[in-house]
Formats: sequence, C-alpha cells, structure tokens
Amino acid sequence: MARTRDEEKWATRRDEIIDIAAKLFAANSFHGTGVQELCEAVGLGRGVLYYYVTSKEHLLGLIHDRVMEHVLASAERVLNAEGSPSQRLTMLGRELIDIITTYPDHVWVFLHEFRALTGDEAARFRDSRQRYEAAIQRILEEGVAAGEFEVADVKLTALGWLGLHNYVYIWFHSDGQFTPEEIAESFGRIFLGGIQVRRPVPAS
Amino acid sequence: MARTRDEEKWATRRDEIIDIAAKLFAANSFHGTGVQELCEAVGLGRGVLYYYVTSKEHLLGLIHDRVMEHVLASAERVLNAEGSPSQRLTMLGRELIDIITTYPDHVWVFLHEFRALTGDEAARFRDSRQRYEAAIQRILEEGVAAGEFEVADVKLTALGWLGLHNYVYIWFHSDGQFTPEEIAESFGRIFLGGIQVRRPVPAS
DNA sequence: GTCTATAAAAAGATAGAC
DNA sequence: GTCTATCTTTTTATAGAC
Repeated sequence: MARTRDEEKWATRRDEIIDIAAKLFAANSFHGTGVQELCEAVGLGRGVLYYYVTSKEHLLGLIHDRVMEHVLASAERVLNAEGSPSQRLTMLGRELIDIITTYPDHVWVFLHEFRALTGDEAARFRDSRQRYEAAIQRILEEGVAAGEFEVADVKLTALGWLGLHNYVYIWFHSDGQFTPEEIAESFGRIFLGGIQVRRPVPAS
Repeated sequence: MARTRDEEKWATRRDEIIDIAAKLFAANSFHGTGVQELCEAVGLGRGVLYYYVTSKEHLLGLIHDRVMEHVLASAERVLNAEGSPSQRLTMLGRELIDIITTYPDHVWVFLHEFRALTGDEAARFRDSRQRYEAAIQRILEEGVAAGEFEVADVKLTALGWLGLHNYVYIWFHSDGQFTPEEIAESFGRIFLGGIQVRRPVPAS
C-alpha cells in the first residue's frame, strides 16, 4: 500500500495537530479548550480542523491512542524479555517513567480526560488499561512463584506499583530537579525493597 | 458570633451545593458541567446558584478548600503525634487513604481541576500542596536521622510516597474489592519495607 | 429564597468560495 | 488544502417578578 505524497503530508499535519491539541488539553482541559483556539494554535483558519479530524472528541481519542500504543508496546516488550521478575519489574518501571516524561502532555490528557471518551474509544481505553495492569500482575505472580516476592494481594500490589510510577506525570518537569533515570531507579528500588522476601542470613 | 437560623440554613444549603458540584465536576469535568445542569441536580431553578456562590469558579475553589482542610489538618495531627517515624508515616498514610475514600468526588476534582483555579485560590492550592509535601519530608528526615530510614533523596521519596497513596483516587470504589484499611495497611507495609534500613543479623 | 426571562458571549460543526 | 461566513446550540451570569 503505497502512500501518495499528499497522504503523507496529510498524516504529518494531523500528527502535528494531535500534539498541539495534547498541549492545549493538558493546560486548559478538553472541555476548556475551544476549537477556534485550537485552530489558531495550529496556525490555520477556523474550519480546517475538520479536514483532519471528524470532531473534537475524535481528537481526544487520537491522543489516548498514542499513549496506549506506547504503554502496551512496552508491556509486551517486557513480558517477552529475559530476566528475573525483579529485573523485569524494574525494566517495566523504567519504560513507564520514560513514556511519562517523554510525552508529558499526552499522558496528562490520558490520565485526566478519559471519562470524556465515548463508545469504542472508551471501551478501547478500558481494555488497554486492564491489559497493562494484567502485565504488572503477571510479573508479580511470577516473582511470588519463584520465591522472590512476598505480597498480601497481587492486584492491590499492582495498583500500588502503578500509582507510584504514574503519579510522576503530575509533578515532573523536564527542567526539574530529577532525571527520568533517577526517578525510575529510586522508585524501582523502593518498591522492590518493599516486596522482596527477606531471607534470614543462613547460620552456616 | 451567634448565627441566625437563616444563616445556618444558607450555609447548609451551600454545603449541599458544593457536594453536588463535586459529584458532577468529577463525572463530567469542571468545564464540561453547565450551571443549568448543576441547578437541576440541586433541584432549583437556573438562577439560584448565584444566591449561594459568586461564580462557577468560586464553587471550584470551595471544593478545593474542603480537601485542603482535611489534608492539612491530618498533617498537623500526625506531626504532633507520638511515635517513631515509621509509625507516624504509617499513620499519615492511613489518614490520607481515609480522606481519599471518604470524599472521592472532592478529591477527584482536587487532583484534576486545580489548573482551572486562578488568583488567590490557585496560590492557596499551591501553598497547601507544598505544606503537605513538607510534612512527609519532615517525617522521612526524622527517620533518616534516627537511623530508621535509608533514602537516596528525601524529596523524591516523598513524591513517591504521595503517588503511591494519592493514586488510589483513580481506581477506588466504595463497593470494590479492597477496604481503605487494607489498602493503607498494604501500601504502608510496602513503602516502609522499601526505605527501612536492613540491619544485618548480628554475628553474636 | 426561589422563580422565569433574557442578555451577551462562546461553543461545535457545516457549507461553499477560492 | 485552506479560508470565511454562518447556523445552531449552549454557555455564564444578571434582572426583576413573586
């Protein structure tokens, strides 16, 4: 399926619009951002938006899609990777922090405006969220089975892990005090320390 | 300062309006909820809202105030409480989870719509947030000084603690699988396990 | 205290010119 | 492919009757 130059140009422009929309929605919320304002930010006239997108809500769905792609690709990558459960959980955390700090606006919208999605978009969102949580749970279960982890409840522990990492979106600034690597390293260490089995020193 | 019966009735009604607004703002967002819709939910005519409140934004500020009061009161209570740093951190977590699960709508709005605040309200919000984070940091510092905790960076660790607990607002349902007590117990245990100093078993 | 009516601005979306 | 003009609806807020 060869792409014509026009189609490429259209897709490029649309991607640009998605990114600008993410920025505005993150700053002023989805309902708080007008279509007019959006078009001005893109540098085009009032009506052009609808040449690239069927509605404002469609735009919101596209922003969510972007985040979902990254997050689910990461989950699949980690589940197929080599390493102990501890190593894989750390790897998943590093990749999640990486996504959050690389696409702060998209992630902000993703975590704030998902209730404004409707129909298929809403269903896809719920599904992807559930699949990501399932990936965390699977790693935790493997760790428990291997005698590496000790947790009261796998699901609750997965939600805790997700909160510890996800919440970074609300305070992270790229010019701030901490680098994504530092954050991932520190949080990974804390969480692992909290769930790893403490082996008593063997009285040899 | 004696309150007349009319003033009391006015205050009661206003509180009721704040609660209903929190519910609607949480479900449909601040900008996505109309004043008309709000009045209908309260069961009054279109214009009455402005007898209780000066603007829609004022209402948003009042919702934030509610959460700030609870959160800062909790911080003060814990800072003045007896106990080791570990015990006090656990206590702070229990109270935070308690606030989140007792006022889910208010907290949802508090964590989602604070960017829509302006002027004094915005400044008060930032201030209270900072004071709460300072309280967490102080407990962590005390723990480090006492040889109880070992952390790479106090501020980063405090943000991690906050994320682990705060994020509960996004998935908690009062009819769900976990009770507030279970959540606080489990998260408190994980976090403490991750920052407490591991004393090697003394080779007596 | 609560109502209805209405002002005035802004919203999302479409049609047709260029 | 982009712009302008416009339709329709909805928005926040106010004024004045009861």
